[in-house]
Amino acid sequence: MAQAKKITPRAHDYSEWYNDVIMQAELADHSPVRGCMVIRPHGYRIWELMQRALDDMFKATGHQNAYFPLFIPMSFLAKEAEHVEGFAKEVALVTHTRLMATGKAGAQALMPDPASALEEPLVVRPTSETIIYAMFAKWIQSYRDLPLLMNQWCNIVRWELRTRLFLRTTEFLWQEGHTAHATEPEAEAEARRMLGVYRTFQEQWMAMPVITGRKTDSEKFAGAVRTYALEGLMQDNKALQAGTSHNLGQNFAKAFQVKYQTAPGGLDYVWNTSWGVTTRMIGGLVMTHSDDNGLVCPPKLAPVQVVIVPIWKSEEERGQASGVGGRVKTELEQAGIRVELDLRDNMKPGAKYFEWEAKGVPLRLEIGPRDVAAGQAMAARRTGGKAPIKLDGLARTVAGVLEEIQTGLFAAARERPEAHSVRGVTKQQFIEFMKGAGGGGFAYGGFCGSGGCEAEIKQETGATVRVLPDPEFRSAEAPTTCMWCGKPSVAEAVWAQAY
RNA sequence: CGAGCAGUGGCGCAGCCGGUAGCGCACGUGGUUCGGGACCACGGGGCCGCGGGUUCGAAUCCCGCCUGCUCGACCA
Repeated sequence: MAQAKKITPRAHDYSEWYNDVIMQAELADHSPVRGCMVIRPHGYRIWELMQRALDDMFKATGHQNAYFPLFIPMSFLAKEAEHVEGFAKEVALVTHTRLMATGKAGAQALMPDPASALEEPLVVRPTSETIIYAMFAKWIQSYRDLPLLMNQWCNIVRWELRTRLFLRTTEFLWQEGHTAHATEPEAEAEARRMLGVYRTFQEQWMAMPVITGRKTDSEKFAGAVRTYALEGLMQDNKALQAGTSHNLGQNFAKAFQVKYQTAPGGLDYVWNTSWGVTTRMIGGLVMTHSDDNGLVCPPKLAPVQVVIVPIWKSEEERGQASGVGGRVKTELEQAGIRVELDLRDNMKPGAKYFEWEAKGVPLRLEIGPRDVAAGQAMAARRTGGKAPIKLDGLARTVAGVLEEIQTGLFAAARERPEAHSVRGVTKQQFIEFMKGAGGGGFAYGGFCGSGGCEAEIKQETGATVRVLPDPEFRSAEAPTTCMWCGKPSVAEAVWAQAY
């Protein structure tokens, strides 16, 4: 009785389940370097599909890609006071340029050559504001050069102490947009616009519902005037920040002397924005849709959208099923669908089903003798349900099914945050909600705006303000008092325990 | 970065009162199978996480380190 390694059920241990899903789906693996993962082909393909969709959206909104260096002079980081403070504790440094042999064995065999010490260490970028705005200062002369809309796809290093695959790793991949504008309102509009782009992507491609809003001062990006964010609610009722967009004001423009000549002839600092999403989204994808059988991947981001499994007993049947499978594959491929035909003869069909399910393939087509005879294929959805479909017009039918699965996943995912949100909470309800058996979720309530309340709430319940929600997410009745201290409320807030 | 647990063929584990490594799955070959994780036979595969030490002899005992997991302080 062959039994492949099981995935730990979600109900038993959520984080073990999360790791199992990633390993079984072959999305990523641990590397020998602490806190650094290897993104395996199946996981990297998801990232490529994410990149393509987002990149098209960035281009459509007028942004251009460029590439800036991995190394940043240490002194650059020091130029914006809040920014340094935010990142100083987690940067990797390059201090030497040569190694020398010591004559010892093992890890001690080599050491940095003291003679090669850099006069000024280089920081491995934790984010690129500093080096990018240093360049913007060279390129921007007049208001005619604005707005300058740029983006780069790259890797980032932040020396994290506690890591999780995709959710928090020392090195990760992301995209960082950086723009410069002539006026504050334009920068604000850009920061908001890109937040909207992210929301569209996360809802329509990832089928992941998010709430958007502004971060409190204690949660905002170091160096930003305002930070906006998107927050999703995972299956364990913890929130995941899935993207951020910052209005940087003139903070970096002043630090890096990014000035432009105005139309009337004056001189002014530019207004900047920056915004990013990371490979963390893959973790969000896993924790939004997947189940105890493994990954569930929305069709638009599935590396393999359809797997064809031929079924046979005799050699003759094998030839027929494989033949039909091959033709189906070609037909689907011509329709732009990502297909795999599983011809392996050392596995029984059932074993193949389990494997492809673990990898998140949305639709499986089984083609056996009965189907060949009937001119059909059995279509099994990853999300449940199995029914025959005619081979005539198959590509169109399959495309329709994939679309249904995509919208079905989003609809199902939307129920979760709705079912696990409470509005207009009192302090007692809040504590019960966060620490009780229900497992928490999004708690909406009045907030006085004080960092003291935030700190106390975090201390007592582990919850933090995820966002001060945008109008479309706010409660019908605006709260009047802080749910924690009872003082007048300055804004409704959404609290949750977060990743 | 602190506390606890763990690391043995690809995966999951046993062996740990010292005597030179074993099981299940996976893998290879042959055959029978194939509509939800096949079976039989034969076979290949292990610096026992790394480095030191104790000992005639270390997977096993001692010390240091590395990596992972869980929990705390910090963060996309």
